[in-house]
Amino acid sequence: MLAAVGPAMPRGSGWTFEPKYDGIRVLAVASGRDVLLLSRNGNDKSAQFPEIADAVRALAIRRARPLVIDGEIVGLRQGRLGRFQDLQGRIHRRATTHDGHPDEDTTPATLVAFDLLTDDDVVLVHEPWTTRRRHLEALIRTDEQVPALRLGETSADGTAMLAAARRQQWEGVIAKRTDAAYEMGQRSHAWLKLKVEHEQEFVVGGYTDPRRGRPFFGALLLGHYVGTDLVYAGSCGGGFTDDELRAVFHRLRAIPRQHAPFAGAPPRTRERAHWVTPQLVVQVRFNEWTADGKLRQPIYLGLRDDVDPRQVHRETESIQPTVAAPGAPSLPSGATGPPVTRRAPRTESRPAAARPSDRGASDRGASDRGASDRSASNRSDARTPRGVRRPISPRGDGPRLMCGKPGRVSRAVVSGAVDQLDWIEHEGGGEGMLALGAGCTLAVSRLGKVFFPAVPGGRPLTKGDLFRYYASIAPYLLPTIADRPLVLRRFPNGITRPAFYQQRVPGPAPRGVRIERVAAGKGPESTAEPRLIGGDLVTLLYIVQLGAVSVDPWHARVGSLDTPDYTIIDLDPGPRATFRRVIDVARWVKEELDSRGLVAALKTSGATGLHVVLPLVSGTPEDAARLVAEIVATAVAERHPRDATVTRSVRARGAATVYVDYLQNIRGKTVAGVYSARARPGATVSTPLDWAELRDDLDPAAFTIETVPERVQRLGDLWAPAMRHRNDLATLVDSTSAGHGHPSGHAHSPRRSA
DNA sequence: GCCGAAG
DNA sequence: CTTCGGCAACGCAAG
DNA sequence: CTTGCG
Repeated sequence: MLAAVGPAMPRGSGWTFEPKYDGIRVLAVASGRDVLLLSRNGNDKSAQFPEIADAVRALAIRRARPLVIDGEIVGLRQGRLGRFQDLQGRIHRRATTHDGHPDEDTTPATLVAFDLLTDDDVVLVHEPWTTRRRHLEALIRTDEQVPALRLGETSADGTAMLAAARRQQWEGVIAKRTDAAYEMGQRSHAWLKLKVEHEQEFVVGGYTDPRRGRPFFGALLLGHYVGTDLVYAGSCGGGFTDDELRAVFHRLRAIPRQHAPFAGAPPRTRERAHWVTPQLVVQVRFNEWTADGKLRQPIYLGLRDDVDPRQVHRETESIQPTVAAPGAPSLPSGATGPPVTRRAPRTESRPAAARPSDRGASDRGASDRGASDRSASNRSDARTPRGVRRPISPRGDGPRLMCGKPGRVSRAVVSGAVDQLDWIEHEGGGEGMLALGAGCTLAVSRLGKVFFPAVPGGRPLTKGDLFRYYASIAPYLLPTIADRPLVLRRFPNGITRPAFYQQRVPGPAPRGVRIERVAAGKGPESTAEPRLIGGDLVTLLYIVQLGAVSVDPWHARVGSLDTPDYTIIDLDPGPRATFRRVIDVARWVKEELDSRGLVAALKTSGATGLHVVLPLVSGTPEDAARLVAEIVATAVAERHPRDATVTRSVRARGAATVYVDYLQNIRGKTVAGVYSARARPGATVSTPLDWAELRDDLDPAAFTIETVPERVQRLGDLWAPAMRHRNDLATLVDSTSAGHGHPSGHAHSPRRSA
């Protein structure tokens, strides 16, 4: 269970507050004489902290029961809880001494226990915090405390605790809902991080070259004045938008300098450094000063053209963005000067320095994660079935209203729906109730709204036009999305207006719309979110009513969510690449597939590219699906480096190359499905093609919601037959490792982590 | 850990 | 929504 | 030397 970033001190009762310990988060698992101290990545730290393992073992033996304790390993300084820096020396060390116990040089450490997941055979995970805490306090009695294991502090007074955090330089405070269950391996809003943050101005003394894929520069080299010396304070590369990188770079390029402006030896950087005359001042938010005077977790906030660089000193009491305590409005940290110049955030116009604490809170909580956040439990759950599902009935516990079999729809219903939509749009004021047979109805509205502005030689297309397209193509589309969770990208006001993604089902859905709880990631059942499941006409038309333009199905179906039944190679041309080049790359992909005995179906993406889809035999693991796409994509890119690339970052790809994207085969990512309309001018459609249609004059823009129904009438459904031949990857993976070898080898390299 | 880019 | 990748920092270990 | 970890 991980804490979300809290925008402010939560109000009302039902919360308890604990210090945010600055150490290593572990789950201590003790059973019999066996003890594991599992870090977030699932690594056992008991070799590094034997005294803690011993203390946990002793406790489990004394109480004669298995235990799972959640806590933080914290370094001790003069008997008081220290900082992460105090632990750094022993995080990785195999054994601290010959007898397996820490010697005098190693900093002592303790496990601060703050939660109890299981107590003997009682599973406490689903109990409220209050109950878990009661068990924990009974387990770790204060009169029996040992140095290596102690009970975490908790208090009902959040304001006082935050004040203490500020005084004692903790990282912050964690607020926990007392009625909330423990959510294994998940970031949860039942736990909120209230951080003590610092910010101040710094002088820019240089910058580093960017690494791959990054525009303009990597990081700013920062300093502050001590007397006449400019003292290096570390660098800062986070917090820039691309626009800000460009703007700052242009300022820096104008003031180059031969030698480092910093006092003493020039700072050593990983990438090459460029020096500038120290006159540019920036505002930076950061977590803390490290022992050697560098910034920890620095974030760029903006330029401070109003500040004289000579006046920039290290502030002993950096003005901190305080969280809003009840009755105490947040302190404007820009009080020392005018606001920093920075682009207006998306939502509202407000200078970053004026209200820094809200940055990254309200709209960024969900993105607060990293590889190191993947908890031990996440890892260990990776092999367990994760698609636990439970049908939800819209009301009561009665059987779900079925509007036909999934993937099927009758001709009569389709033509009836098209006629009704036509009438509602043109005679009924754009709003009305669709009857879809078998007693199923669906309210639709705003059918006259223009969703697609007119393209040359065409007319504007309305929401009603989109509705009618989907109704008429439903007999071919529905089988391809049957039983698949759908990701929505909603354009409530047409494709020229802002859109947003939605995975969880929005609010109460109309009767007949299929919703099931599907685990978002790898977590246990408790993490399952209600999602829309494709297959019937009501659900399809409902997502159109919500403003979805495309239909984006998962690659796996409920019931077998771990095993996708196809894998996709997405050919995506750069801004200056012609479609002709996409066609060439598609041909090379076809050659590559042929040479490996693989069979694939072809469709336009509906946008500017092509999709090559490989059907897979049932039971193909996710990893294998992704790997085969990667192997083929990498092989093509290596054979035709001037035309094709597998570089993910948009900026690092040549503008005239075709991106061979194998990374769409990931949970949570989707690709517009076959027969899906796209949010593109002219309402283009992802259209199945025969490989023989891959001619030089192929024009993907010709396939639109106006033309595709007629094409399908004429040629029939090309997709179902093309998807019938399924590839068995077991044979391919064998031949790859034995024969050709992996093109680059990096497919097996571990992923980067934080 | 932080953030922005991207689908 | 979700994932990816670039950025910080630092001492240590593994390849 | 680079890379991964926390």
